[in-house]
Amino acid sequence: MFLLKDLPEDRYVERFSQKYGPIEPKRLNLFLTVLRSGSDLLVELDNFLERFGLTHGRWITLVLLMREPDVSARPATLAEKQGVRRATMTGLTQRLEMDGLVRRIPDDEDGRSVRICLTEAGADLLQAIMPEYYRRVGDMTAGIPDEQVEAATMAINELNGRADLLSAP
Amino acid sequence: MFLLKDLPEDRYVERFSQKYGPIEPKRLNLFLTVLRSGSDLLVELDNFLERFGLTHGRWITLVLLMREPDVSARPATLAEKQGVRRATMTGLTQRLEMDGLVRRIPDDEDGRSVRICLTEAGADLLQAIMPEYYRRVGDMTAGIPDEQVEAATMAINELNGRADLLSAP
DNA sequence: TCAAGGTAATTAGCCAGCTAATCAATATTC
DNA sequence: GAATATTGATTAGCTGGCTAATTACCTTGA
Repeated sequence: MFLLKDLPEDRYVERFSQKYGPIEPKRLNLFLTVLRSGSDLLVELDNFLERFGLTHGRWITLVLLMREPDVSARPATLAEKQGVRRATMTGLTQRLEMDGLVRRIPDDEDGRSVRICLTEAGADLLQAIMPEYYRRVGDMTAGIPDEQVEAATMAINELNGRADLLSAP
Repeated sequence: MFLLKDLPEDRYVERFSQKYGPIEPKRLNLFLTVLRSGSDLLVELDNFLERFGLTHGRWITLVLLMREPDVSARPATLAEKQGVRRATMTGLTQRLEMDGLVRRIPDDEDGRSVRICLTEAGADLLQAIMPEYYRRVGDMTAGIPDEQVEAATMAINELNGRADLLSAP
């Protein structure tokens, strides 16, 4: 969760810029805008999913399973795709199983592993969520002009592609 | 933290779209891109700040104090500006005080309250961080064309302005 | 062939948000 | 001016990520 309601005013950045070197307020502002909006939207997404008894982490796990041809996968694969640790996936799938949304069955190809299968109930829940989700995202994005959609996606991807520069040695 | 490495492929969204109604993959993609990049950038920001013994929450508190004319503020104000609960701010300022970066002195205008003051050490730490931070954000954003910076900021703000539609009743 | 190292899942415990409940001080209203 | 409501900070306990360590199983190469 990001944490800054009021982004710095340009004149504030200008002052710093004079002290420390050239920084364009508009670019700093874009960076902060992505941080804050990402955080805000995530909170809203969680609020939306809460009605269905899910968090976005639990939801994405179900979505990933749904994308599989046989609606099942191994924890390590899911963790990789979802961008969480395997330890985290252990907890996620355990709780999803308790809620009857997935089933965990021993993997006969690899004795260390397990197959996570989407249950009927899990699939039904997704069927209930997805149309509503798409509709809402559609509504949210409806006011953005087409060119801006393209430009914004490109800009953010460019930014994200260099994200490692932020913490590079 | 958002959690989805691979955004859905357009053809996948198309399939859903046919089932459930019109959803433009490019717009869904923008939404997901903001979520994911916000999350990724936040992780990188935390990695960067870790070297200085800070998290982004601790850092923003210091920044907010620095912005005040008298480099001090009350916890409730800081919490408000930072977008966290007051209970969270209690913990943040307590730990910042332990590290000698702020001082908490009783407020003589309001007996319930406290003034959080940036210490010399806190100010020094910020002075060490900010130039580096601006430089890195500058580098990260350098490759984005000017028009895209503008367009992206507008688009994201438009999206964020409607964020409440996601969880509206 | 079997010892050594690698990989899968798990457990235990950390962290920094959160909410709910509490206590103290201030403001408001009758 | 006493009763009530509000506001500020705090505490306790929840959550869902995380890392590190453990256990079980697989794979490889001398």
